[in-house]
Amino acid sequence: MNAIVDTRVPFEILTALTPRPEVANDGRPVPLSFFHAGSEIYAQGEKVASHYQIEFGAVRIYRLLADGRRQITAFHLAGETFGFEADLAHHFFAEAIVTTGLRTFRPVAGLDRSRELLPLALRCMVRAQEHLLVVGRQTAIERIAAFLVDMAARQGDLAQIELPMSRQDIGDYLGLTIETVSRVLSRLRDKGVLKFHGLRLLEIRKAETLRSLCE
Amino acid sequence: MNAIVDTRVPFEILTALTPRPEVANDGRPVPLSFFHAGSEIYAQGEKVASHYQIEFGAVRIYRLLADGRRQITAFHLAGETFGFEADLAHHFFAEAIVTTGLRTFRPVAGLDRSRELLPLALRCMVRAQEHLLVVGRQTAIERIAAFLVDMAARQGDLAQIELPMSRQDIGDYLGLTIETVSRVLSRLRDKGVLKFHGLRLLEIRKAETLRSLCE
DNA sequence: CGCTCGCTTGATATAGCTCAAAAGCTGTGG
DNA sequence: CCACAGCTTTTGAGCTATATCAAGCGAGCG
Repeated sequence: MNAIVDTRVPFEILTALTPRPEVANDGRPVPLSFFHAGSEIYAQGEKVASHYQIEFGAVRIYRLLADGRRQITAFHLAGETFGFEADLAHHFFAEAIVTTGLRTFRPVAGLDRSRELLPLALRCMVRAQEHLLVVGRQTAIERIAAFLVDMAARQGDLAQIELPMSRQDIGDYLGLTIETVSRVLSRLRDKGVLKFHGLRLLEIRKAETLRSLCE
Repeated sequence: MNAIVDTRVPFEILTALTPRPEVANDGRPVPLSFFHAGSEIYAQGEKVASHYQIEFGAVRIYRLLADGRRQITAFHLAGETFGFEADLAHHFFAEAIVTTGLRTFRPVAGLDRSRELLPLALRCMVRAQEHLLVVGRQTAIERIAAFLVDMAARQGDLAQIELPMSRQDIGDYLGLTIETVSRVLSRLRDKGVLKFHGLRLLEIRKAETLRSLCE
């Protein structure tokens, strides 16, 4: 884990973005650390020390095959918790997608967090298993639609949504190539379902059409 | 949930197959129920009442799309625990694959099982996320190899393994059609990697080859 | 202004799907 | 014990969605 204070983000902005509690249940202060876009939070095989809550930014969780094929198993956005995925050692990599601030919850000897963690773990498990249906049984356009509907829901179901991740990330999340992702997005734009305001900001103009594509 | 005492299996056999404890931690007896092949254990949307431990038999957990496409998210074998996947309502269906006996653990008011369930939930979550890599990024032959290696490992890494599920089930687990599953298995047989002793019993003759296919 | 890097678009290839038919199993009844 | 029906599985032939390969394009940066 290599936290870095991101010098590109002014300190006033970082501190302004800190609405969540700064102490854990046991009264200890929870350290906040910053990560550059692309920097590693933890690696596969690392011994688990902590779990993390995202203060701002976005994180990708992924696995690799020997030849470099990558599967992103989850994206996590501001307010979400991740990193409790293992018994002793992580099975996945976690990286910041954009400049990200994390609160790190270290395990405290003698304090059992099972009760708070179980619902998070269950949510996460259900999410992964639902995603399995998307990747295993849906077409390219259905996968993209499901992804956009999910991202919109997690951003309060506003018409404008932000996609902090690259096309490659989206492809690796949905089990598609970058070209297919791009073609499907263009097709949805041409049909008037989406409108792009730059690459990472998009407007959903026909939410109903999109939703109907997920079945 | 519609448990049925399977009249095809003599009672002496059923009772002989009961090595696991018959009382829960809180001292209550844990009821054992039997399910026919194909019968439903719980359905999507049902309110969660219990979790289950498999005494003998096998179970499939799955989701459906509106048009009938199915994704099996997990198979569970004898000795394994399942059914704790939800907050209030199940997100999936569970069915017996073959005649199956289950111990049902009902929640006991005032007794918090988080501590025992958390590791199970985490294992299950990691399993689902690892399966995502298989389905999202591996070829048909790699998926089948990964599946067989996993089944072998769960059956004590013996050369002989049993596949209680149909080809259709395997396809729906791996995101493949039944024809592709069949063709790949035939190809592995022709290469001398596998040998079939009937449809559901197979011998792994070149475990190393199989393992190398998973990368 | 011109490079770079991520994205888009186009042309072609192919893994796996679909449709079709044959071949095994399993159970039933004569 | 055999024959037949209703399955599941295997095999074959052709098709298609998506991958791959190959240019262009455009926004951000030095």
